[in-house]
Amino acid sequence: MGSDSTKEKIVQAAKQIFLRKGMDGARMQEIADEAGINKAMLHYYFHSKDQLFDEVFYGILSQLIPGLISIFKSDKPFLDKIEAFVTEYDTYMSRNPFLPQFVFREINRDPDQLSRFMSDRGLNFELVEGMINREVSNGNIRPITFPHLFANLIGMIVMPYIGRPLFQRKLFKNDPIEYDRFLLERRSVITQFVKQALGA
Amino acid sequence: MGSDSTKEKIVQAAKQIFLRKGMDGARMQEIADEAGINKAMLHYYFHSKDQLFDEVFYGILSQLIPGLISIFKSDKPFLDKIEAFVTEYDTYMSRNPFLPQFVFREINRDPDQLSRFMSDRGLNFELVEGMINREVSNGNIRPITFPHLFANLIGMIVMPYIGRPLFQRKLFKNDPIEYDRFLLERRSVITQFVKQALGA
DNA sequence: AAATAGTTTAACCAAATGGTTAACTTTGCA
DNA sequence: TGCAAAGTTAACCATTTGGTTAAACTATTT
Repeated sequence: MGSDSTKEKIVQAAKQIFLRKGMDGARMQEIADEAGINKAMLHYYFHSKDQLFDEVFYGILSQLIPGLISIFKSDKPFLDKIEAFVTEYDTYMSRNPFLPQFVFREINRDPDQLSRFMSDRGLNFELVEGMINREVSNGNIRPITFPHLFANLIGMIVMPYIGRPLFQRKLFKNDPIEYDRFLLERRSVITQFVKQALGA
Repeated sequence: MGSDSTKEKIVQAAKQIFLRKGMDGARMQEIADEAGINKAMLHYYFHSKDQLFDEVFYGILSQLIPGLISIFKSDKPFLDKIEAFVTEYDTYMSRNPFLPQFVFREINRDPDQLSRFMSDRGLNFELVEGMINREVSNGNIRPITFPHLFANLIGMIVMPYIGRPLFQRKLFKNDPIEYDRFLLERRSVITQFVKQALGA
């Protein structure tokens, strides 16, 4: 049975195409071509485009989110956790450069489904939120609420990936090597930036 | 001649739909419905979907970008410029909440065109870049390159808009009023965050 | 008022798209 | 070996989509 292999080929191909074009922009034929199979096979293994998409999308999230949350469950000092978070997230992005744009696009397309997915898996932020509030009341970091710190962090990490096509052209003379160097630099730049902002 | 009014109705309707759904997700019929006119009128005033899209997209950018750059041409102290930039940008976003997601989606769809558009209009960052380098060499702010500071700023400003559907649900119990309050807070939070990070 | 140019509409079209069908091939196993 | 199930394919289908057309309507000009 080539079944397992074919199904896997489909998932991989769908990942490529969906990541680059999003749900709306992707074509089933394109996915089939990328996988090197007949289009009917897509519907043999997955009922519909929607189901295939969900499989891919939530497969990616299931892989990404738990790793990020687990960082905050370690017993490192708080600022080291931030450093680990930045590095881990950024490493993942560098291997999946289209992911942020993809995730945010779909966040806006069907937010309820995503929200439900996270709730179902017990993925919430209360643990991290409490941790930050404690750091603030202990006077270890300057006052800031969790949503603000979270938005700041994610924003800084994600922006150079989402904006890459423009940033690379306008700020790095469209030199991809220079831009990759820039991306790598950001791990320490962001960490330093946050540490200083939090007065640590 | 209802011409001018009809054309304007089309542009406004197209703006709404394109902002929410992007180029791929938008339907010409939907735009016609939103404008309350016959679909053929879209092609009467604009040759194609692509041309209509470009008109809308670059109309928005033409309005947004110059205002942002002019802030840095004023003679305020540098950190006040940052504050003004954050406030101005954020005010614009609050009036056009779908804009960031939209812009970044299209940045990825056709980067060359956007890059050319900016070049044609002389919209480049050299002025601001020089300004920041000068601040650093004068020792007024901690060392940081322009691309890093730019990515940090834009990321922090834009993130809560791009991620709103999820953030509001997961961090604010899906209460839109609380989220709007959060968005407003961010202007000062970001400004403070940056000032402290830059050691000012 | 007649001719003309600009505006609007309903009906239509070809291409693309997600999805189905029925026949054919391969595989696992009694 | 033979047969049932799984896997695969080409051809097909209904709907959607961007776009066109020709006729009708409206305003302007003379």
